[in-house]
Amino acid sequence: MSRPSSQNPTPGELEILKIVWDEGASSSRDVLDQLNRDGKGRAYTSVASLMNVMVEKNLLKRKQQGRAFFYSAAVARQKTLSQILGDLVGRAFEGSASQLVAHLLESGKLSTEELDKIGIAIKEHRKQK
Amino acid sequence: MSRPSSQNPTPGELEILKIVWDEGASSSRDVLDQLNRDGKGRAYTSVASLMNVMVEKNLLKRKQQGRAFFYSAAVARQKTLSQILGDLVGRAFEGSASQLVAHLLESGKLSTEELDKIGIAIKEHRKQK
DNA sequence: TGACACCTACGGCTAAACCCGTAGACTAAC
DNA sequence: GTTAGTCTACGGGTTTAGCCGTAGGTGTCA
Repeated sequence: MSRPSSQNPTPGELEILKIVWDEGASSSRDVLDQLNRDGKGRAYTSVASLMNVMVEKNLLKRKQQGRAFFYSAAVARQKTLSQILGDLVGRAFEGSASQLVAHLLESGKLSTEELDKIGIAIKEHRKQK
Repeated sequence: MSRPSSQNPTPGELEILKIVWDEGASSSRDVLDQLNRDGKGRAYTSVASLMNVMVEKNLLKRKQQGRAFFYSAAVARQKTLSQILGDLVGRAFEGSASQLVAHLLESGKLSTEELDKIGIAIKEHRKQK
């Protein structure tokens, strides 16, 4: 038997999604430039072919615009991220989000600023309930 | 060029790690039984060979005990989980743990009980500082 | 009209992640 | 002793992820 395909975007796909979420509709050239600005040295065709795979997977939509295709996200940022998160919670933390947060706290890698922000986020969320 | 190997345990590897973390030193038979108890229907040799790969990757250690090998974890649970978490924070949340928590809250999938637990965990953590 | 740049389509390549089966050795039980 | 069971070692098979190159079309500019 073979490996089943993952529901979630792969790391490489997520990188591209983040760019089109931030920048809106982009050509593969745009995405390549953005990636290379971040220090990765990919070839044009690598990015273009990955993006076409993503169209087939319904992660991106594309429209011809002049000579080139312009790609935009076919999945919402919020939904995608919480899907990834949910997957991790299920796989690694027995489905318990509080366990995940506890690990985050105990990892000792959080700045006090980050801790404050987390506290505020929770307080805000409580209010809305 | 090829895909670089991931630093973190794969989903399949994590499943096995969780078992040996919980159960301590186990034979591949033990692990198989545990997996199948959870509803997966793997073959003995699938598990055994995956576990041997994990020894090569230094995720597990093994000792002969009678006729069979007994495997135990070569990596700490806490460390591994926060590594996985850190990877996700970096890849998906711009390195901001508070952003991750915010997404968790907004996903709307948390029970009030979970929310309470998170609040308590944070309060506890604050005290220790 | 060339020279050049850019785009897409297509296919190839490596390695990882899984999944297993078979062979051979050994043990325990009848 | 023979049979049945269990274990390891080894290798094979499939799919996915990720990386590219080449071919061929088209536009631009001197």
